[in-house]
Amino acid sequence: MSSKLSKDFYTIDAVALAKNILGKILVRKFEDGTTLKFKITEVEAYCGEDDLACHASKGRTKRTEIMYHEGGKVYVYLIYGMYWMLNVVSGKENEPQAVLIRGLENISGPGRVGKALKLDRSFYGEDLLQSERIWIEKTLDSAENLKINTSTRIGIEYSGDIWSKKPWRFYL
DNA sequence: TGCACGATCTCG
DNA sequence: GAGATCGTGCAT
Repeated sequence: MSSKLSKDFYTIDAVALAKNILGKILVRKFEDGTTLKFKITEVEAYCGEDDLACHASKGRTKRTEIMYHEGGKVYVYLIYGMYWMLNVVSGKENEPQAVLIRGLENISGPGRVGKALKLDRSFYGEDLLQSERIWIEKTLDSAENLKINTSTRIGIEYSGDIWSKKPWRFYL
């Protein structure tokens, strides 16, 4: 009875995916068999090399490599030496875009998301379409009664006014 | 080979 | 409002 989201869901551009992914269910299955499900409540879109707030603006490196892949992969990275950020790669191949999962139901703040999901380096490049430990499911009820709020992205002042003021943060 | 810094959180 | 804490990119 899997209702995993299909590949088509992820291969659109990051801003569209960010809005669509709100309200969906993030599923995490731990090694001991415990399964946790969280509704996704807050996301941000990072769009390509031109977006100075996006890590891909540095070009294709070992770190950003995964963003150049087709949508549906996981991009995780360590920030401030202690928090794992969870991102979902979006777009088509060679379109380095990703959606940062900033908040889940009852869990606010991207650092706490990574902690709750027990993320680590091994999740880099994980395939959301095939993984047995992390994936995203459709909601059962009619999804579109959601009120989506928009604002600017967090913590990226360094990228300058043009990019830091893009309304690419979405939350319920 | 070394160094400055960041898509954050918690505590005071 | 500062510190924790370390991988990454970029300058030597």
